[in-house]
Amino acid sequence: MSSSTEPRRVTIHDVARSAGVSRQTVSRALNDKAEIDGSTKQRVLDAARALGYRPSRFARGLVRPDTTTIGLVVPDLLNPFFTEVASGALEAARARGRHVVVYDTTDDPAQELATLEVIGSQVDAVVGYFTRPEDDLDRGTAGIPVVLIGREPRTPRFSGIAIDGEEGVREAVAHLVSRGHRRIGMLDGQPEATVRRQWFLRAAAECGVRVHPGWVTAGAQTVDGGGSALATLLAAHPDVTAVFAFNDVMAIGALREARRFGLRVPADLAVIGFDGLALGTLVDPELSSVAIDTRALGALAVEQVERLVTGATPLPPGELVVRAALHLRESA
Amino acid sequence: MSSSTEPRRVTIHDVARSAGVSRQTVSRALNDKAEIDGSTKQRVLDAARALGYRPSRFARGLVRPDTTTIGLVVPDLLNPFFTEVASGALEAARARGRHVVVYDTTDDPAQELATLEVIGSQVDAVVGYFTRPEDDLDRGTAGIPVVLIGREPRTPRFSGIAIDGEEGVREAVAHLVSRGHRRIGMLDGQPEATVRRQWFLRAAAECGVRVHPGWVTAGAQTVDGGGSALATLLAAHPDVTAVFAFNDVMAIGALREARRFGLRVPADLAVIGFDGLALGTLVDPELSSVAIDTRALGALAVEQVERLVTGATPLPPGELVVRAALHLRESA
DNA sequence: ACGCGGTCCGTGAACGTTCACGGGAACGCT
DNA sequence: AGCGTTCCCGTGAACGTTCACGGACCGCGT
Repeated sequence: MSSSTEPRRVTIHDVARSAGVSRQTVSRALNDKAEIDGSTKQRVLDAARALGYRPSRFARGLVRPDTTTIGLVVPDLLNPFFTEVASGALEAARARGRHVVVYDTTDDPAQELATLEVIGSQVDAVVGYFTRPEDDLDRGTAGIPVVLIGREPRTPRFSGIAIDGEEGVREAVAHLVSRGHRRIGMLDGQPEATVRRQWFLRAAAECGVRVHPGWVTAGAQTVDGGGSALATLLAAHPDVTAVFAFNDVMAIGALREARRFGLRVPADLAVIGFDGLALGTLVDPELSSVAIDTRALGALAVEQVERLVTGATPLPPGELVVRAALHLRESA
Repeated sequence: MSSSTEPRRVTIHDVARSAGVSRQTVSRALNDKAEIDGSTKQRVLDAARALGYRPSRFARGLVRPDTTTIGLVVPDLLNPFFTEVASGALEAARARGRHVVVYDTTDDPAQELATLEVIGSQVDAVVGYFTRPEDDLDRGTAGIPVVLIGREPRTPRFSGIAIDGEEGVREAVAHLVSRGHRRIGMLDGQPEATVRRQWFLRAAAECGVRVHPGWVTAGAQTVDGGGSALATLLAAHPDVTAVFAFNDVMAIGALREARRFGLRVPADLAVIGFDGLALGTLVDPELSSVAIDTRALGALAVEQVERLVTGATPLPPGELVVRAALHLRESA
């Protein structure tokens, strides 16, 4: 059922022979270069089409190494946060004429290494959201620029885009306090990302409200995780009147769980998320959130990796940060 | 501020010289081949690391053309439908060891051609959701396999994965009728995709309910589009008790609009969408939908393009279809 | 001493394209 | 006629890697 002989690739030579010219002339015709007669150009083009000729990207890339392709690694493309980041990255890459190969590690840290292993020899730079320590990442990425999303690098070999939510979280807590909330809980993400919790606790302290240790519960960074985190929180401390969630996805889970509890949002329970996803405007009530510009996050990462790969002066650490701000909607 | 001299690439030759061996030995060491002494292998590896050597994917691909990369083109990655399709495609591609470069045409048909132009020389096959006629697409994709998502091809040059929602829509309408609905409208998408409308009208006819022409309105295939489509529908025909939407995104917009109208779903207005997105479980009430397996859709497209590119026998038309089925939740 | 198998390593060649260079033909001018 | 210019086209070389082949060396047996 399969072909009898290996269907050898049709090369520029074949086109040249078929058109009765030399390789170079074929190359000129296909690349719209000068120094070629109109009629012969047409003849070459016809021959190429007739033979189904397609230039080898490898041979071309070998002699003229201009096309840069960057690898984008996300834990889960179905998670709207990463979708938005990826979208921003794609747009920025397209604007620079770069190609982007996307890899989804399915939330599995082991996959991060496997992906880097595969990716390593196929791209010129890597942009990604990784959970593994830098030592591990160091292995796969042999000498190519790496930009870590949402994470400040420790090694000079890596670059990173940081997310600074401190001020935004402060706004959020201050807003809750101004609305009379005194017992404010937090739904942290697992594995517990201490930094956002610290922002929250610090903001609460500055606003003069105490946070009982039991008011902070943790759950998986999913819709269901947010729901169950709220459930355990309310089970132990029903008197909590507001919660700040690790991210919008968890906050939406909390919204759903509150509905099942018969709580009205924001009347009975105020909810504020983190990330500012577009998704937050689709739920009822619309989600208030400490918002970051997710697409700018992706674009910034591409901008930096572009500089690293071209040898331009990289962005200073001060510019490698995305700041969050409170977006007030209905849920708080 | 820039370096004085062009930082010529470090090649396998440099490593060989540095380690005091030949290219071939370096190649052996790096590719874990046999016929090499353990100590020299280590020496080569050290030299390679010290020089920051990275094999050229172009040179490698030239001599051993095994790595296939496929291009995935979607109109808008932020649209959850395409996110899910892309996710399925990515997973299927990874399972086959293929790389995927992703392009977002920002809902602009003109971008489709521009993208194909760019993509053409960089990938070995294309999977994508295109709106342009096949003649236009024919130009950019010079001889490489193309699989159209959600669309049946007319030319033998192209392949496609069809979405068959006829039976699912019939289930949906039958369900609405069984619940006593007699005045059922539809929110069609723009540009008006007549096929889904036909499924709807045919199903209504089979169920013995008449559909007034004015009960079908159209709107942009967005959340807002769905909302305004419902608004115009209700303004003209307030007595409609149920609507079938072109897709889930529009249905969610309808849900939101209904809330603004003070209508209770499903008590005052039943809503059924199309696609069966995961997003539908996050809204309140949860969206009933004529669901298709979006990830399977993406995976199937990759499966087919894989066969085309390897020369295996392609899937028969009967297998190149994804069927829809009604997923009942709260909104109807 | 000779052959022989095994282990390790190096040398051309090839992959398919573009770049730098050179050369022929046609044309116009002095 | 001679010369310079312009326009077209072809020939080596190079990009960096892997494959096929061959050769050197060592140890062992006869």
